[in-house]
Amino acid sequence: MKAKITLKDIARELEVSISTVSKALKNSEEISRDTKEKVQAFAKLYNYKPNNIAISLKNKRTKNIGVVIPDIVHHFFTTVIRGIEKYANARGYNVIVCLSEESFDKEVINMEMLANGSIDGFIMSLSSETQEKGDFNHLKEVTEQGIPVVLFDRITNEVDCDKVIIDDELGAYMATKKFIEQGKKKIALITTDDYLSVSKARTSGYRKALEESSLGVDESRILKLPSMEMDEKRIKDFLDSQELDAVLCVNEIFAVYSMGLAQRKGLKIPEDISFIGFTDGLLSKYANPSLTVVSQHGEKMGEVSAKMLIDKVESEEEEETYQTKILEPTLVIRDSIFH
Amino acid sequence: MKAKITLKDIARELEVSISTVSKALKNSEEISRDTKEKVQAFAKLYNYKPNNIAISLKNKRTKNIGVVIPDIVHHFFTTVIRGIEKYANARGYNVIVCLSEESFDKEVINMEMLANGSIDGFIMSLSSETQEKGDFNHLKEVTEQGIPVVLFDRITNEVDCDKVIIDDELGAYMATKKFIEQGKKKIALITTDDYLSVSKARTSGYRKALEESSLGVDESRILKLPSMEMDEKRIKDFLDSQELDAVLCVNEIFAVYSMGLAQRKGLKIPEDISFIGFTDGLLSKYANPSLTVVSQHGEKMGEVSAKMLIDKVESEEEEETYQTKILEPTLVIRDSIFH
DNA sequence: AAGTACAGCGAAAACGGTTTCGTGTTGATA
DNA sequence: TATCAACACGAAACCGTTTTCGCTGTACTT
Repeated sequence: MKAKITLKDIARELEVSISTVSKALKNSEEISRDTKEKVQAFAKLYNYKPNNIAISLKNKRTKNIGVVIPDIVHHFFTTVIRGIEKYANARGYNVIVCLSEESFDKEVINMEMLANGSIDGFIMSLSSETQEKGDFNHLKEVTEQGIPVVLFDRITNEVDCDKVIIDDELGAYMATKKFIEQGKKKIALITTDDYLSVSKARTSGYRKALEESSLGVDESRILKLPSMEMDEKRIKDFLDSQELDAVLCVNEIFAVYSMGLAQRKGLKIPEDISFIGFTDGLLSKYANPSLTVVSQHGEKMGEVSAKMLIDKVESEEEEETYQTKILEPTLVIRDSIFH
Repeated sequence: MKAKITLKDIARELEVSISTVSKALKNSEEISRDTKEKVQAFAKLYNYKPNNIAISLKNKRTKNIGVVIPDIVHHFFTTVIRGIEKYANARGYNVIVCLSEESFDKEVINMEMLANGSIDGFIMSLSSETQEKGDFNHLKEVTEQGIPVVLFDRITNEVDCDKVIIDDELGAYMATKKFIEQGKKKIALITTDDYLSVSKARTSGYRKALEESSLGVDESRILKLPSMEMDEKRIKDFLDSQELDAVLCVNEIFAVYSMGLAQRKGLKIPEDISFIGFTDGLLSKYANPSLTVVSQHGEKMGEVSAKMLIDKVESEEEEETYQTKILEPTLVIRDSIFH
């Protein structure tokens, strides 16, 4: 086991000072050609690599980004992480992932763990419990300490920071309008309670499209589940309780599950009933029939978030100006609707 | 913006030395009741939290784990991360995730980035390129430096370290046997080239089950794709080229896609043709029909890996003894086969 | 009165770097 | 010959902790 070599080791071996070694390795003008060559050769030979921790302590920069998300098994968050990771890595940053598992307490604990020097900034999507509680003090504390935060997807307006979202209202509006254009009359919405910022916006887009049409909103056609967790019984009861010819769901799991129920009842998709979901995941692509979705462009969202964060981290000025980027959703047409 | 407070700040305010503050906060016997109370009260008031980086530098322990995996969008890896994250967090560790994207170079670069002090140990699954090349020097270097490594799922025997796998051969054997028991005769396998350790083992289990039966292996019923990437054309051509009554696939995507093709040909599942895949993801659960799979217990695998790694990191002894844990796969029976 | 014990605290080194600010040597210049 | 700039390097501070060791003062012992 050959331990890591340090500047001190090189200095001792070559009988020069630590400062000289440090400068030589950085190709400083101050050091003679001769010495530089000697030091660099030695460093290469022993595979010297500076200790990141020491550099972090000195620079007060860790080159780590903290990502705190509710869940990692949902395809959307996975793609966001991938986007963040790719972009961050290209700029020399590492990504520390923490899962809040939709719990307020875990979100707080995770942030506290990371906020004491481990990271240069946060990229987060709020846990449902946090959005429900409306308590954002942990975020405020962090921003007050000067640690930059970028909120994506599940955001709040009560915290001053950069934000990245897709236009969820528009997405739902587009989807609902598509149904209407295709002659669907009884259009349902399976969503979650309004405390989730995204669900609220999507519900609003759904309403808007219906209100603009001659159809109007029928409240009994809206199912609000308490969370994004699958609740097979409630969805089944809801779909069994009435006749529908189109269903919009706030995620792909609800949609694919609903399609299965419809098929078991002998309904033809999309003729008898059409479906559109949110999130363009594997499930949508490989479902049978494949599911039309409102794509949230998770990877793009991750990239944009990472760019905003790193730009802020590396900017010298302490401008307290925050922006909210709104990405456009797109409808990915597949076999669960006419086309 | 109130910046973080340090020991030095407290010392200055309270007119004591830094050492005294440090000790007082740790409730050292050395410090008088009075002073301790004063210091602790002050620290609490100003919400003092020790700087992780400084502590890392001092202790040569970061409480960070580096996880390097080929991909994050595959359900299996996602669940493993979740298992790692949960367990590691409970023991006070953070998880730094890096994606190799199946590239040897990225794997090397990521490891190098992390190996210079950022982490206490690695949990990894090899990229396909690494397994194909058979070059494991980056792993060897790291272990030689005394950094513990745990390899999971995609492993190699050329590196001395702890390993966690499921019994892939057994999993494929169980699945194939199930087909045979259900009277299937023409059983195909869709897999990848043997350089992927898991595919090799699975192919071997498939062969074993067939050889044990009266059926025997028909090489034309084995499709070896170059990677885990979806190749719709080759799968379609393969399935179109012959008559089959059962298909085992090394992942759920291949299986679900294949089911779709069969259905479009008018075949009934599972009567005319049955399917089993690997990986118990959302896709399997919500596919139509739902897919029977060999579950790899990703979350468990993550937990076990994290436990092995952290135990090693925290153990004092430098015992160079490594173990390989083999988890049992289980067959999750769903509608794509008889039951 | 001298010695001892101990409580309570601070100085300083250490972790591994970076960076500022000298300082001694050399050769050229006036 | 005295002056000076340039060159090449080292000492030391610093980032924020922890920890060892030594010092001071008080109280107690004999």
